[in-house]
Formats: sequence, C-alpha cells, structure tokens
Amino acid sequence: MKNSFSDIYSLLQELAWHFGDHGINGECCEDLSLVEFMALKAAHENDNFSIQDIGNSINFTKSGATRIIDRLETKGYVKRERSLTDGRVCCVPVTDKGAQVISQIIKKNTNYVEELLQDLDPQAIDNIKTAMEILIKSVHRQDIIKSKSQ
Amino acid sequence: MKNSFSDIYSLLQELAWHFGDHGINGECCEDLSLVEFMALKAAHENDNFSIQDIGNSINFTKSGATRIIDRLETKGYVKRERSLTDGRVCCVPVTDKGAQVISQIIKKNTNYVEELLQDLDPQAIDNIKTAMEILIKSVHRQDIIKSKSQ
DNA sequence: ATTTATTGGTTGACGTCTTCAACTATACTT
DNA sequence: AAGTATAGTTGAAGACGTCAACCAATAAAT
Repeated sequence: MKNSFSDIYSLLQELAWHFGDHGINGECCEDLSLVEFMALKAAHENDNFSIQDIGNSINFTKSGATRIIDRLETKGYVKRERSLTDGRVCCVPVTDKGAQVISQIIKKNTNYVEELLQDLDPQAIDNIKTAMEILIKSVHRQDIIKSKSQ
Repeated sequence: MKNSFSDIYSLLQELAWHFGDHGINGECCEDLSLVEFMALKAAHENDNFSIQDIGNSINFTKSGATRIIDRLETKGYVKRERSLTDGRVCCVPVTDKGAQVISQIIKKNTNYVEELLQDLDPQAIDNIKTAMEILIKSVHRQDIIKSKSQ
C-alpha cells in the first residue's frame, strides 16, 4: 500500500515533467511560457481578477505578477483597466487575441493528448479521466485544508 | 469522445502545474529546483551517464547541463570524473549525500501523495495507479515514434 | 605517422525572469 | 484632515539557460 503511493508519486512526477514547461517537445504554449499561460488563463476564467489575484493564483509575488502582465499586454493578450470601484486595482480583461491564443493552445494540446491515447479503447480512456478527476479533487480538498490551517 | 481528450488535457495540465516547479507549495525538492532534481535523478539512475546525456535527458543544451552539474557539484551531490575509456567525457557519479537527498525528496513527496489519497479506498487508489501507468506508457510510445521519425 | 575533422566539455557575454525594497497613488479610518 | 493600509510599478540585483567561441581529446583521412 505504502508502495502504491510511492509509485503514484513517481508517475505524477514524470507526468508533471512531460506536461510542464519543458515538456511536449518544449513547445508548451505557442509564444507563451507555462507561467504566462497560467496567468492568462486565470485572467480569462475569473472576471475582475486583479493583478495580485492572478499572482496569488499562480504563486507569484505582486511584482512578479506585474511583470507577467507586462509581457501579456505587450503581446496584446490582455489590457489593463483601472477598476471603477477601486482606483488602485487593475483589472486585466483578456483581449480577443488573448482568448484566441488560449483556445488555440488548448486545441493543440488536446490534439496531442488525442494522438497519445487514440489507440486505447474507450473504457480505458474513461478510466484515466475518472482517475485523474479523483486525483485533482483530492488535491483541491487538501488545498482547502491547508488554507484553513494557516 | 473528443471531449474526453480535452478534459484529460485540462486535468493533466492542472496536475502538471501542481506537481511541477511551482507546486506542492513551491517546495518541490528540498534545496533543488525541479530541473536540478531531474538531472540528479538521471545521473543516479544511469551509470556512466555523461554530462551531455544528462542534458539530453532533460532537454537542455550541453552548456546548460554543465551549469546544472556545476550547481549540483557545489552542493556536494555529484562529482565529476573523467571517463577512463574516453578522456573527453565526464562521468557524474552521485555522492552519498546526493543519494540521500534524492531519497529524502522521494520520501517527502510520497508522504504528500499519501496524505492526499489516504481517505480513498484501496480500489480507487489502485485504479489511479493503473490509469497513470497506461498514460505514461502512451507517452513513452509516442516518444519512440517521434524519435524514429526524426 | 601526421594532418584534419569531430566530439565532450567549459566559459564569457548576453537576455530573460523573479524577487526585494522603495516608491506612487488611491482608499479607508478616526 | 491626518495617518494608515493597500494595489501596483520600478530599479537593482541575482539566478538561470543559451549561444558562440574555445580547449582538449579522440577518430578519420591521407
């Protein structure tokens, strides 16, 4: 049993490497780094997210977040807009171009996953999906526990 | 079906982020970055691996690999030794201290995974393991296909 | 056997990236 | 109105990875 956990860790580790910043042939996210993609996705999925919110969601300092947003803005993927309700905070709406690049990245990587798994039978694919959903759910639960204990 | 692949990609992405360089509370690998840990592990698992071999195994240039080995050597985790059969190549044996830190990192992260999954019943855990093994196998098969076509 | 080409590794220069600390501007408190 | 707290920006600094030039050692060619 103990052994299972160790196996699972090592599998997770390898997966994380493969699908991380250096993986998928080093071509993670079009002209974005993984970090930038995560930030862009955070901005896209959460309306009225501030720059610090984005930073927190990807474990960066606020100045790190500022820099990431700088790069995304230079590339035309986000805009900076002062919040109407609080003049200090910057909202970071995603531009059309930004939304496009997100869906392009998702599409490309979905295709890669499809290529990877196409020879498996549907049942096996479904098992993989279910297993990973359970895994993610556990991760989220743990996150909540951690954040409460702090 | 198509939809399944997209779900699996998005789950993989999230897992990769969680278990990647910024994940597990940003404390991936004791005093090592994920990259350094991967390099150290490569040196540990493959006897007589050269510096370039290590670089290739983690998608780095040879000069990048030199720098990583520099850092690992400074920390006392590897040594540099000229190969006896070819005076150009450097073998990179892992020191006792290096082996220790590897097993420490594995132990710690295994514990984390255990914490994460302990409430699941054994069957579910086994399903997760099996699913991820299939996934990894698919990744490896794809790697072989890619490397042959080049 | 000597010359030439190739290969493994290192190094300096460079660009990128993230953080820290100091700063500005806006909002909240009393 | 004054003082405090908060969001965001910026300059300086350090860590990292690559490129190109380089050295040393081996392999190939003549």
